[in-house]
Amino acid sequence: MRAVFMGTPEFAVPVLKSMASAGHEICAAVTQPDKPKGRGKAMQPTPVKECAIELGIPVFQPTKVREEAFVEKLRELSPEVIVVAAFGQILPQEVLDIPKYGCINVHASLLPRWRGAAPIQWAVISGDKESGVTIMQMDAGLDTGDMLLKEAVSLEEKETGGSLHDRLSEIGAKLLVQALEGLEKGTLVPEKQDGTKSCYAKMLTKQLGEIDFTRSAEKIERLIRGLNPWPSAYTHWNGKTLKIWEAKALPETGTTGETGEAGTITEVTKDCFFIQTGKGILAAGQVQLEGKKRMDASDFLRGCPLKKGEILR
RNA sequence: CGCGGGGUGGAGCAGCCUGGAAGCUCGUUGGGCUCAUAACCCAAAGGUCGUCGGUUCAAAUCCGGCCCCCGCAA
Repeated sequence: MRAVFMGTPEFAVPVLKSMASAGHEICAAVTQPDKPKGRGKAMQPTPVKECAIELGIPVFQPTKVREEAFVEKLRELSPEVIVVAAFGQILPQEVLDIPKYGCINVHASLLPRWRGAAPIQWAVISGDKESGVTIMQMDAGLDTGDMLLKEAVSLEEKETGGSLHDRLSEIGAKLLVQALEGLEKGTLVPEKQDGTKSCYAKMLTKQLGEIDFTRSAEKIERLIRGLNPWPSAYTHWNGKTLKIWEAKALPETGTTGETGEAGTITEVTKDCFFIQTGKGILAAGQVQLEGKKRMDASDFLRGCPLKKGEILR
């Protein structure tokens, strides 16, 4: 099928690849403009751009897709379908109307749950038992279109935002190809979303990773897993940022008052340290001090004089 | 030229400012103690101090270039 692909981050790359290898004619890849990134300030292409170039697909990077000049460009390409996967821009009705089959979106949640920008991480942070991918027919709302295909996965005990991202990305790639096939054959049955069951996944910010130790160890652990690898959860020690990449909640252990205020180091062993939370103890796994590499708590403790009774905040 | 931290035996760090025989915690190997041990005791192996060059009687330490890693910001 003649298609235009729209996507930006790593999540969208497998989708683009599987479309290409399924034999669809991808006449253009639309992605966000390059931005200065990293330590230098060097311009950085989006993952989708890099992939598209490898595949020999023309790349477009409009600042705003709704600009008339770009909309016109899309019309000229006359795609039969536009596939959108984590693109990062809202498509106006006039764009949705261009392709014969409309625009279909690969969304990393079981809609209507977790509409919005960061569905994967919020599923982990919230302790959802399952998540998945939904392919939907886009309409003017934010992730409100009719659902065409869906596949659920259950979350692992140690699931992270990163691990779920990778799994859902692959599933999305597979489902999308099925969806395109279904569109052509007309075998898909659109299903309306039950708006009363919806919720929104706010965009992730760095600040979200600031750990509040007065919350329960369980919730903190989920936050840590959900925000791994980005933007990561952190606290502070000795005036420096201390990222916590892995930690395990020990919910059966003490509550505040028994061993000290939230954030207190309750115990330091040879290869682990334990932190008091509002409910339960949190056992440190992988950590990373500002300027250093990430390392296991055991390695961290070998060179760092972290002591029982100190407080992380 | 965005700001900043760092590259020292296998791991994590100290030492650098105030040049002068490489240290700490742990790991590894051998031995000992013990009913036993991931605990304790004794011993050993293992390092071009990122790299190239400069200053000096002497450089991990001072000066300059380069490579690599990381935090912030974007």
